Amino acid sequence: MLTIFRGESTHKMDQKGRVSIPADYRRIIIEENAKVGKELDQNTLVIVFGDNRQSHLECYPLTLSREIHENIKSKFPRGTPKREFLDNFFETKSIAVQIDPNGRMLLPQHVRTKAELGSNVCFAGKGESFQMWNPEKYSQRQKELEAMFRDDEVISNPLVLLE
Amino acid sequence: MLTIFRGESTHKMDQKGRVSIPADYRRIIIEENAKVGKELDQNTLVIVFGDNRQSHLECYPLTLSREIHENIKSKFPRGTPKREFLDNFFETKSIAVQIDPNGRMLLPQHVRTKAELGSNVCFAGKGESFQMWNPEKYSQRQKELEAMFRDDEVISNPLVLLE
DNA sequence: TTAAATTAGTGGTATAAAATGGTTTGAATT
DNA sequence: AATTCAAACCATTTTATACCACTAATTTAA
Repeated sequence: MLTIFRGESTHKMDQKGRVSIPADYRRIIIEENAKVGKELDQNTLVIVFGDNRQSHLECYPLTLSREIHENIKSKFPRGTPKREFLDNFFETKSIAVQIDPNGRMLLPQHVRTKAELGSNVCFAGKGESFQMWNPEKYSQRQKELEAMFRDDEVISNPLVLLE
Repeated sequence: MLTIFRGESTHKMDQKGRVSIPADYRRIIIEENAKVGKELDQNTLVIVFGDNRQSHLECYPLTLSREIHENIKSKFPRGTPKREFLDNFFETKSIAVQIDPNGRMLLPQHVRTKAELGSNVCFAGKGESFQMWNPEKYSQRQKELEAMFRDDEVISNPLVLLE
């Protein structure tokens, strides 16, 4: 079974902010949440919209959000600025949403505005998480990456990594 | 037993995007996936379609995709541009597909478009991976290679490599 | 060495699931 | 009471999956 978020696709978002979650992403979310038992809602994912430097949405299953919080708690004592920053980033600047019976999620207006999402949303699988982008912003970022690593060795031979 | 992808062949692709996987490639994929046990689907292969510089598809068993991810994770820290580039290349710009009961795979439309695949697809074995090409693009690339290494010593005596 | 059996490659159809649009209901808010 | 927003429900189109069938090539067995 596929356990990592992979691939890229574009989905429609309607005026109410409903977007279909790619079917394979949906399965991963539910599967991951199911691993820790039934005490949490298996249909929940967390969306980090972040601060001004971030123009996309970072999304992951509820389980991963728990792991992140455990890490923050154990590594950064309460009261330190770093702890405040992290709590702010991962808790304040995020929301939890449900997968509805049609496989969609509902994005609140302020999140749509923050990520500049209109009638089309780009999904990009990133392994443990996936991202949602405004299509223009997305292709812009792709171009940047392409330019930065124009002559990277993996382009001509992807498996060079294995050496 | 043959454990490396070898040889070249051409197969038909129908309007739905179904292509037969060469039988010997099929066997290698299943065999490789079986090595790591049953926790992953033995019929799965990963296809990297890459960015604009790449016109073919790079394909390998799921096991190899895992090795690649382990390498990326251990060598390139999260948050670095290089890491983003690699995650983007191997996870975002790839898909996982299944071998169906007839030995075929189904290529989604966007991947077919990206690789400019029509009714014929060229397969080329590359050892640990194999590639899928638009036939014209393939022979074009072959000519380029031929021109670049027109007088290479291995042409007159392949086994010179062993010295 | 020929006939039978199997496997490979290909095409079609039927079914199921995914994506998406619309309407209605219900709860909370003003 | 009217308005807003979320939730539930329903319907349609598209796409993916499952199933079945045929032909050609190859292998196996008589």
